[in-house]
Amino acid sequence: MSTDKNVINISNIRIACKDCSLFQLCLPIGVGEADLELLDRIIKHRRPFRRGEHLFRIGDPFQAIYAVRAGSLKTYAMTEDGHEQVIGFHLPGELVGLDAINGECHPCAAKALETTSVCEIPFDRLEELADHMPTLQRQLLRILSKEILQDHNLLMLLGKKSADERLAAFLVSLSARFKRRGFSSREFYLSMSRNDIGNYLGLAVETVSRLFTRFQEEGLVTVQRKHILLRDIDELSLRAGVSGPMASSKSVNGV
Amino acid sequence: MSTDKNVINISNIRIACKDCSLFQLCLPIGVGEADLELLDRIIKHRRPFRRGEHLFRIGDPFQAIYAVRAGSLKTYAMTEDGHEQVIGFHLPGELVGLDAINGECHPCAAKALETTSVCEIPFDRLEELADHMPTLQRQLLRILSKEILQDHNLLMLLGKKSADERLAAFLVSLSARFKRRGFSSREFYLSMSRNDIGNYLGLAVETVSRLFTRFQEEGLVTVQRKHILLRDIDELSLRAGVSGPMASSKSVNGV
DNA sequence: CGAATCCTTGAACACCTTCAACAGGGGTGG
DNA sequence: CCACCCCTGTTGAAGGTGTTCAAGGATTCG
Repeated sequence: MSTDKNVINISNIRIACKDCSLFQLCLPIGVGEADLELLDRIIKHRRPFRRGEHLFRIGDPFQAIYAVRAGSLKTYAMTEDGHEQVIGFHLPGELVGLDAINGECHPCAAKALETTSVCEIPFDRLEELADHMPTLQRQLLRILSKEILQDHNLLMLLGKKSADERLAAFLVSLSARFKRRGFSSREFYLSMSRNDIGNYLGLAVETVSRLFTRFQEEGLVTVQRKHILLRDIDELSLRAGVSGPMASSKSVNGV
Repeated sequence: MSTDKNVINISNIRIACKDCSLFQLCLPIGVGEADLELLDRIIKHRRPFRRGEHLFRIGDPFQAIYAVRAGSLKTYAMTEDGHEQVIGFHLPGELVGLDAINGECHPCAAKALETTSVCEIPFDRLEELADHMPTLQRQLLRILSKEILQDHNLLMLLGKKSADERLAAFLVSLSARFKRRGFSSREFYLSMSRNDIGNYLGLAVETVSRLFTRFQEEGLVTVQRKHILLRDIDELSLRAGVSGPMASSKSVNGV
C-alpha cells in the first residue's frame, strides 16, 4: 500500500522552470530564457513527500538546496537537551537548506507538513553554473541576504512582542505570503499543528489555543480547526505591531 | 577638538589584507596572494568611529559592507512603535551589513560601541571582483549562510531559553568569539551597555543586572561594571544549554 | 562639582506557563 | 458501521518567572 516508486509517478513529469508558476519566486535570475534553460537542466524533480517525511535530517550531508513547489514543510533544529525548535515554515516558491551552505551537514531538518513536492537543486552544480553566470551569483547572494532579513524580523518578534502580537504577526505574515503566491490572503489552511506554531513563536501550545479562541471571540478571525478566516486583517496588522505591555522604552540611546 | 580629518590620521595607514591579523576571519578566500591583492585594492580604510557614531543608519542607501578591524559595534532595527531591537554585536573580523544586500537600503543601523575601525568594502566592486573569482563568490555565499546559521541559534535562544540560559549563552558565545580572535576567553570587557544586552536577549535591563549579581554570588563570574571574568566556563556552558523549567517536551513529533 | 546616564536593588504585579482534565476528530479493527 | 483508541486541540486553575514601577547608588563628563 505504500511502495515508493509505483504509486505516484505524476510528479516525475518534467516541468520546466520557465513554465513553473513559481519561477519568479524561487530563483528569478535575469529574465533570460537561456539562463532558465540552464538552471532547469540541473534541477531534479522528486516524488512528493508525504506528511511527516523528511527531506533531510539534522546532520545529513549537505548536497542540495530545495525549492518548495507545492505543499509546505517546516525546518527545525535541536536544542542541546534534545527538544525541537521550529526555525521556519516554508510555502511554495521558498527555498530550504540555505543554512547548510556554510558547512558539510544540514544543521536543521526539513519535514513535510502535508503532501509536498519540491525541486532539488544540487548545490555543487548550482555553484558551477553560477561561476559562469554573474546574474545567478548575485541572485543567490540576494536570496541569502533576504533570508537573513527575515530571520531578523523573527528575532524582533521573539525578543520584544507579547503573545498576542506574535500570533497576530504570524497570521499576517502567512496571509501576505499566501497572497504573493496567488492564494487567498483572507482564508487559508494551517498545515502545521498548534504545537509547531507555539514552538515557532516561543509560546506554549495552550497559549496558542487560547489566543485563537480569544481572537475569534473578538471577531478578528474565524477558526475551525486548521481552517483560518481572517475577518479583520487591518486590526491584526495593528496588533502585530504595537500595543501590549512589552512596548516600553528599552535602549533608547537616541541619535 | 573634534575636527574630522586632522586628529587621527593613523587609521589611514594602508594595511594590506595579507598583513591583517584578521584576514582569515573576514573574507578568507582561497589562499592565493593574488586574490588577496585584488581584494585589498577595493577596500577602503576610514577613520575610526567614536563611541556612539553610526557607520550607517536605517534607510541609508546600501553601498558597502564593513569588516570590523578593531573595537566593536552593534546593529539594531526599529520596531513599528519606534523602539530599538538590537540584532547583534560585532567583534573584530566580523562582517556588518549583509542583510542589506537584498535591498536598496540598510534595514538596520550600525553604531560603534567604542572607538572602532572598520574596512569598508564597496559592494558593487566586490560583486565585480567576484564575477571573475569563483572562490570569492563561494566564500561570500558561505559567509551569508553562516550568518543565517547564527541567527537560527539566536532564534533558539529567544524562543526556548530562560533568562539564566540566555545570559549564560551570551557570555559563553562572547568568550568563544574573543578566543578565536586571540583575546582571552576568560576575561574581557563588555563594550555594550546592560540595556543593549537586555534588549538583545529579550530581557529587561533589571533582569540582566540581577542575573549578573546572581551569577557572581554563585561563583560563576566576577563582574565589575564592564569587566567580566568567567570563573567557571564549563558550568556556564552547561547552563546555556540545558536546565530550567522551559526544558519541557514541546513538539516531539518523533520520526 | 553637578548633571546626566548607567547600573543596581526592592516590592508588587502581570503574563504566560505548567499541570490536569476533557472534548473532538481520524484512523483502525472488529 | 460502530466502538475504540490515540492524538490533537481545548479549557480551567494555580503557580512561577520576568516585568514593571520606584528609588537609590555609581560613574562619567561637561
